[in-house]
Amino acid sequence: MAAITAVMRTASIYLQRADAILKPHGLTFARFEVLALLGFSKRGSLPMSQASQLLQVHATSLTNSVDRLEATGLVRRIPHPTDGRTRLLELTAAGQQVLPAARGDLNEKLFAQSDLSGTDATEIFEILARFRKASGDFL
Amino acid sequence: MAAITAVMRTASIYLQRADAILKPHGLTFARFEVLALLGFSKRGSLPMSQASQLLQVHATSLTNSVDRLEATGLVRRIPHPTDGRTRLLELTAAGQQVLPAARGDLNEKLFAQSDLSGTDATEIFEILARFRKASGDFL
DNA sequence: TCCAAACCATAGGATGTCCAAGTATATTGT
DNA sequence: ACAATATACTTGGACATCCTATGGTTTGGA
Repeated sequence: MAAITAVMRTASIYLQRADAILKPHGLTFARFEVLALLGFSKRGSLPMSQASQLLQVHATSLTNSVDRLEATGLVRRIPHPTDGRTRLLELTAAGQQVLPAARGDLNEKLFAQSDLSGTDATEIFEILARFRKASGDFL
Repeated sequence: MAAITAVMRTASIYLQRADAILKPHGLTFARFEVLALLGFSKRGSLPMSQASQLLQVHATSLTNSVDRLEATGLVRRIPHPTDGRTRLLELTAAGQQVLPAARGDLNEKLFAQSDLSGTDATEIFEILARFRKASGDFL
């Protein structure tokens, strides 16, 4: 139980730090994750449904994030060529510019001040990866 | 970075499970934490400010939780005997009844299905405790 | 003494997350 | 081909969290 509480508090601390670091870039962590995901995808575009699965959030949460990203001009919704239900997400030029800057800042500041030794980070990751797998994360 | 993501996802999974378990009791995890804290305190009452520090949430978040707990009759706000600024939180009879049931259910179901071995849980707790201490958690 | 600074709690606004419903489009089975 | 089912996304509502600002209350220094 103490372990569970510790995980929750730690997540909350990291989220606050990440949001603070990303604020100057006009981003929150949730929105950064969307941008980063689009940056990874080779074709540069992803259906909403696929993005929400990869990010492990509900479609409604993604709709919310994308609304804001679209309002600030970092992402664009385009129709799917063959499936009328699906919208594809795509980085705009502005999005392609903001992403590397935000990512660099986050890597440098959050990772650097993470107060976790390399072995601790590895340990944490491995234990939690086992847990997440057992819980059906990663699909 | 992967470790940080893992912590966040894990926290999210646990939070969802906890909320689901507590829902039949008319509680969320945030509100349960308030109840549990009041249950721990020997005198049975705590100032809002102290409770928010112990729970590591902003005073405004606690105000929100307490509003809902008060609306459902589980907690009561009473004036501080000597300091006019302070409100004391106190469990109602209903609150004293709900708390052990909710706690038992949570311990049984969340802890049992935690998919974490005892040694893993200990490991996680220790590593994250170091991190939290370095980050100024625990005050 | 008395006013300024500190402190407590709350209100209002922004964000993110979930669930339940609703709308539109595809797919499937008869 | 058509109706039933499934899928994709959005909308509306409930919660939680943060930040900034505000109204009371206390305290401490001039």
